[in-house]
Amino acid sequence: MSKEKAIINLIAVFRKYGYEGATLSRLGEATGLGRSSLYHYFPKGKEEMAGAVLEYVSHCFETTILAPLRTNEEPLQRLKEMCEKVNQFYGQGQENCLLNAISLGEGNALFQPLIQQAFSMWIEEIRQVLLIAGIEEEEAYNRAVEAVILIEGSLVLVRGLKNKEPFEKVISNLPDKLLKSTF
Amino acid sequence: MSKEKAIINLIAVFRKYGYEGATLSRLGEATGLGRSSLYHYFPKGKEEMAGAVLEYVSHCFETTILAPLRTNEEPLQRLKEMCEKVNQFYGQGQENCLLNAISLGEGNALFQPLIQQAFSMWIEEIRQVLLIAGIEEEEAYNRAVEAVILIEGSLVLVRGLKNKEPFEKVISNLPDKLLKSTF
DNA sequence: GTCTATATAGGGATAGAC
DNA sequence: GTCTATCCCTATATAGAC
Repeated sequence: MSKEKAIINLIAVFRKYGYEGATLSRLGEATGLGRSSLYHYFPKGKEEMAGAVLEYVSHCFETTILAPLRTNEEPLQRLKEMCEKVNQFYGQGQENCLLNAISLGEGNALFQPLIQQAFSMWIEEIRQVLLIAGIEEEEAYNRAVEAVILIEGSLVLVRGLKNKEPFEKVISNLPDKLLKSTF
Repeated sequence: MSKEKAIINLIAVFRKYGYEGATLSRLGEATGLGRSSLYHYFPKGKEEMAGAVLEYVSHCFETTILAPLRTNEEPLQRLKEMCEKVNQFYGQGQENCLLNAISLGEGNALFQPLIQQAFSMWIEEIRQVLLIAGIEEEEAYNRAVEAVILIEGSLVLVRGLKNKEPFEKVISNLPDKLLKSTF
């Protein structure tokens, strides 16, 4: 098994259990690897695994969710494309956000800079599209922040309510909502 | 120390670390109690502690955040009151949401019904106020859900960005936003 | 790369003295 | 109610054989 495949399998564990709940047993089970193999790929152990997972997810995010925001399409089209990718990325709302999960407890102290960067980039890329759409500076920033808030919040609620509806609604309304006229 | 005081001290640990990260060491440290004392109050151990914490927080929620929604004030006034209490409850955005933290990993399987009930009640109470304000059935529900989404999402973002602003903005805009005319 | 074995620490939990 | 002592298990991590 390649390191990349291992990382992909690790993601699900950190997403579901957070940093402290992601035990080596669970990580081994998810990858099908024994401890020795895990330590072969990640000599510094669990912390390195979490770091690799965060880095990998940030990269995925960049190339699948943020990339559509930088095309030459119309702003509305770009946002729709992003939402479709977000929908896939979070399994139609059924998968937790890794950044939320890993920013609890110890994980926060260890990875806050990476988490902050990921959120900041996401906000910034949305903001750029809104500026292109002719939305005024401050309003564009506020709306970009709200977009991320809505996605994160709806994922929390989906988990709490055991009901995908909040996420589905957020995703389907988001593009129009972000671009609607101020008046 | 009374059991209630113990519970209050336990809350912070589950909030910050989630269920799996809340070790007996941390729980003991936060309360100033040794293991024996913790087991004296909570014979079934950690699971009972988490359950007691959830129950206590739900009760607090009920009496401090939801109660203002059932007064005889104007709807706008009730929502403003709720937001003020929410602001206190989450330490101006600096404290995680217990429901979010505890619904990760094992905690989800153990406490999902309690978590679901807490979110449902919150949504329902906001919905009732919006109905009184003359907002139409479906729209009232959607807005109530969005209110909770915005609060939860902004708390996630505050933690990720190390910046209270998203929460502060959500709280200050929420009452007007919930009541604004559909046209 | 993966296995077995092992080291050390900390986890949750219990018993009995006071 | 709190303390000390102790139980067993799991956690993370390492070493060396293959």
